[in-house]
Amino acid sequence: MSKTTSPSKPQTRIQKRNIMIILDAALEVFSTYGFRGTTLDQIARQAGLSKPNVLYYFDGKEAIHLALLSQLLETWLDPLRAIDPQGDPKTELMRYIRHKLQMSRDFPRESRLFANEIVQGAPRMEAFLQGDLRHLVDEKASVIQVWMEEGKLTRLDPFHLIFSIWALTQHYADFEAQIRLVRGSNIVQPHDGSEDFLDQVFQKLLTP
Amino acid sequence: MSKTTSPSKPQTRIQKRNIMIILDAALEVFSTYGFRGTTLDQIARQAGLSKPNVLYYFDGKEAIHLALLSQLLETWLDPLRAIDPQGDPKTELMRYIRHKLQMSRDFPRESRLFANEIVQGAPRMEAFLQGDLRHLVDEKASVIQVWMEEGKLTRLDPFHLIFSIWALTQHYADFEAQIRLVRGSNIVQPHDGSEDFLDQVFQKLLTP
DNA sequence: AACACGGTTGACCATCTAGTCAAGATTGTT
DNA sequence: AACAATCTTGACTAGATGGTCAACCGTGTT
Repeated sequence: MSKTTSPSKPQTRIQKRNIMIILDAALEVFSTYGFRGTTLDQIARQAGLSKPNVLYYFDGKEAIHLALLSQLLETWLDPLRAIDPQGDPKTELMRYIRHKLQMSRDFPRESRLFANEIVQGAPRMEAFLQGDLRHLVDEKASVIQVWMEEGKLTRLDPFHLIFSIWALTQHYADFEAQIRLVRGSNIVQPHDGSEDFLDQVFQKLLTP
Repeated sequence: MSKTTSPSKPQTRIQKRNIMIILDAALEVFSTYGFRGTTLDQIARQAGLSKPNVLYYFDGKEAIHLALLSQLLETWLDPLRAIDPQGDPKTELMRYIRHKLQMSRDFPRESRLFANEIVQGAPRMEAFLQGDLRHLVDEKASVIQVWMEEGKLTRLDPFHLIFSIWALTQHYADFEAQIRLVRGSNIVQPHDGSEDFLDQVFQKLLTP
């Protein structure tokens, strides 16, 4: 019987606290070492709990990872969903870009958890990617297509445009180590100047 | 004593063949499962050799990984190095972009091996990133800076420009699974249209 | 205080994994 | 053919890892 997915019983204070602690610790470790590279001992140590105690709250390593992913996938869709077909095209897209960049800055661990999964072939996210995400992308690509045909945006492949936004924003979180080491760690923060840069790039790119 | 790094002894035909087979198998597995997610048994199976036989040619898992990385890092620098300060700015950069995209298409496993390392904090590539790569990036960023000051390119932060090229080109290899699943696997190849798209993007972006 | 339930853990187990080794098979050289 | 060097492998070991369990501790309720 699953421990965390039964919605019947209410959670005690201790349960709420420890589940949060475990998920936070697991996010830290999974996002750094990937699923197979992470051990339960690492998670337990990071959480400041014993290993059996961690397993008291979750059915296993897989279950912790799954809990993190499903939690994440929810929030991942929101910015894209928020693109308003009635709004001003450039404003909507620039807002989306800024929103994604902000998530990359504020939740780099979540971004890397995602990246780890996808680089390794997304074995645990197939359903999400070809389900919810695919439908949403199709829908918003259509909206962008219409905007372009109305002459309000540069004509580009809307799918590649969306992918390019993902690539450019997530790069700052996922490849942070590279940026930090190439720039010299103590001088510049990886994100420094990224917002201005992306503003400039997409302003220029999207204006017909 | 290391087995593969002694440059004194010449390699036999069998050595050459098996070392190649092992490195190819290891690239396949490491790029899919990451360093810790890969087992020697997996590599051996993929190579069609027994595990002790694999260890006859390499000192261990770490040594195989290291051999792959150093082999890769060499070729990774070449396209960037090829940017000619004497050439036409836009031509040089567009050539670089096309070159990087082509590598992403022709060597996706190498790209993902790299990506896996960097997402996980680049623990085995620090020296390379803050050494050779950093110097080269600094050098080419200066070249780009000069081009911009001469009015031959749009004024942008040259470092962010280089990062954006990496992000956009490598995305097609590293996040191939995402693209494939979001687009519907059998309809479109992940790379379809990427060259035209990036051509359009950077033509527009770089033209002052 | 006493009870029940939730929470915690040391000790343990089965399995996996990197790496070893000695013995045997293959190949190249004379 | 005979010998040496190279190559190959089944069987093994030590340690890591996911997960279990029975016993113990803490907290809130009556």
